[in-house]
Amino acid sequence: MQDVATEAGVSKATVSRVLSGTVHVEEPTADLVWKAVSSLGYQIDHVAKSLATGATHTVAVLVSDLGNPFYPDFIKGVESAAHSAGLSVIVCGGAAEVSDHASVMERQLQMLVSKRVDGLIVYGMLLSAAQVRRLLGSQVKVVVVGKPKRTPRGVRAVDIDFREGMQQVVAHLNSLGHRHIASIQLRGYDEWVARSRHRAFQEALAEHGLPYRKKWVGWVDQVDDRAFGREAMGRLLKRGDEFTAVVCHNDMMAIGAMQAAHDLGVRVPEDLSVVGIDDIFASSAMRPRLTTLALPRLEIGEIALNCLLDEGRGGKRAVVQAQLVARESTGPARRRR
Amino acid sequence: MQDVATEAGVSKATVSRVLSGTVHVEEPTADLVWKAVSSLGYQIDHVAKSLATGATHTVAVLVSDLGNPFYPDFIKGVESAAHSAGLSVIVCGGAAEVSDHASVMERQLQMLVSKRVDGLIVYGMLLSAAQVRRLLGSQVKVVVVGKPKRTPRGVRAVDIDFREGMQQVVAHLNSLGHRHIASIQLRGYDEWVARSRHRAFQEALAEHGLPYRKKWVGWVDQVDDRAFGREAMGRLLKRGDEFTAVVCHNDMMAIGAMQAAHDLGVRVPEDLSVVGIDDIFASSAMRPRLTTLALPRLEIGEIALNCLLDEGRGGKRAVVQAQLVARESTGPARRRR
DNA sequence: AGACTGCATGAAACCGCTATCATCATACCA
DNA sequence: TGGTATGATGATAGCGGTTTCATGCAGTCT
Repeated sequence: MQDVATEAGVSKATVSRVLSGTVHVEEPTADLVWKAVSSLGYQIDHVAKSLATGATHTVAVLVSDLGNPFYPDFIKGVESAAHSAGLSVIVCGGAAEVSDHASVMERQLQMLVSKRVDGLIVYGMLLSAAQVRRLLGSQVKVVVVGKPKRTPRGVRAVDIDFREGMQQVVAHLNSLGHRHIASIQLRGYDEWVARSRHRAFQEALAEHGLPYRKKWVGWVDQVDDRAFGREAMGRLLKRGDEFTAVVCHNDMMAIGAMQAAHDLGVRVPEDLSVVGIDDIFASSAMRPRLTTLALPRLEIGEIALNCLLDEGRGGKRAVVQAQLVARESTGPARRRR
Repeated sequence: MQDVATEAGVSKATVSRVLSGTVHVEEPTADLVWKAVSSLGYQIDHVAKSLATGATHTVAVLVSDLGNPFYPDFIKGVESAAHSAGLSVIVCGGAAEVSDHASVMERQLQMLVSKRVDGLIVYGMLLSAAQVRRLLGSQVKVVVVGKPKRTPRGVRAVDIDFREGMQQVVAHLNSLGHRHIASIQLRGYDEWVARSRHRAFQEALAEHGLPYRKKWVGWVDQVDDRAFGREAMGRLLKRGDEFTAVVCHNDMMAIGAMQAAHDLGVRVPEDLSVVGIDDIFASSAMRPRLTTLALPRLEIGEIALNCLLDEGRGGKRAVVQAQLVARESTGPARRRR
């Protein structure tokens, strides 16, 4: 920068002012600077700039597993919004398959804080309350996506309206004659995400006057790998209870469930209707095409980033709607066995 | 850091030495420092550290489109290797759908260089030769993945052995009686990636004494969206040429191709065998399950990152093998129409 | 015992930029 | 015309680390 200043015959400070555009600089002077910049091929050093200003123009996004196609789409949304705002995105794919993911998460978090990221977007509640508090103390802005209830003060949030969405799902199933609806639910790990879907499902059943039975829920411990959905569905099916439809925590689980059905000679949708959540791309590619509660994945990412950009002390909150996409995996109910 | 130094009764320099572990510090002194660090909850500031040392412990990975499930898996591999090495990963999803992606790419590159990333992993040749040269001049290490032939001096590369892989594909098809094999190829955009697959296909055909006909190739301009594959296949099918199998640039295209076949009442695999490349997760979830040339996606990412880590002036090169996975989308050849 | 070597530590310069404050010229006012 | 407000620019002190160089102490050799 000193070189540029010398070349242009001005001071380093003026060069800085021209480049950052924070303070007005006289036209002819600025021109001189720009010429010097381009003739020397100068590029500003963002590391130094960050040290001086405290802003890194970098945000991090934390997700549980890049292997679930939902997240890449979400990240894509974050990224495109970030790039238009001139930010870079650090991706942390979590450590879903690692045994002590808590400590891995903690290490990553420390790294991000000490790298001074401007903001953090977390899908689900991968962080403990204490971690969130620490972050807020270190002036890292935090956006949580998909968290059901109240977030700690100062945290921004993007909610997904599963209540409304599940209404659509259950209404759809109900109109097809399904009265006994099973589900595949997540437990442990990322409980907040799990519960919001689970509760919305229960409420939707209740509002339609349909029964919720504990023996009709198949539990999975891991949500981003369809093998778990397959197992859970297999157990449910073998127990032989008389449900005619199943709604799954997400599409990965639903795909696993359809595999299990196939394995056991249960036809979809003739014998069993299956619905998922997310509308990942595979859902419309498979046969039968999966009926699912579609989430605007890219949009959620964009909204999350814009939440981060919003000035103010945080506490902002946006809500996005889900939309049922009825395809071939759901059909008229029929008594099984 | 000054606080820690005061608390421990030593100088800032000593604290730095203890924390970075570069120089030996006497046991008792070091203990004092560690105690002070933990009692004050001190965390080092990586921005300042980077300014001083020149290393950011951050790498960037450039891909054309996060919407193609191949890339997230690849990135996941990069990431897991990066995290074990204590690095962060900045993801740039490219701008496949943007009209002037060249200028977008250029801007992103400038940003990355001026953020002083330690290294850059590029899938395919998204960069121009000039850009690569500039990067090498700015001491950013570069790894290119999937590039066929010679890379500029100093660039590290991970190659995928498509020649061997395509041999497997064509041998498989040949053994099923297919003699007339069409293909869906990519043109423009990322030409190097396109050509390596295209050429390997041609060579494999030649070695089996099978004909390569220009009218049997369906061209696509965009490779990460199955709609393109669907269109290309549609054109090929409507032209009614007598091929009995088609090998596609990647699985996304193959999935599109299968849709086109379905639309036109062409049965897979009875009337037409379809094979893809990549083995993305959807390929094994759909019906019929897609026969494909599987790439070790995570492994490729890990290898790419380790290439970056290798000391030396670059020019390293690793080769990974592809493996045919025969599933249901290929079957015995049968004369069509 | 005195000179020399080696090693742990402290002091200060420096990485490249921003931001504060001082300076100076110009414009405006009475 | 002198005094003051205004606005552009220059000089310089940080931002929070690392690293060079200087210092002083302990140990070794003759």
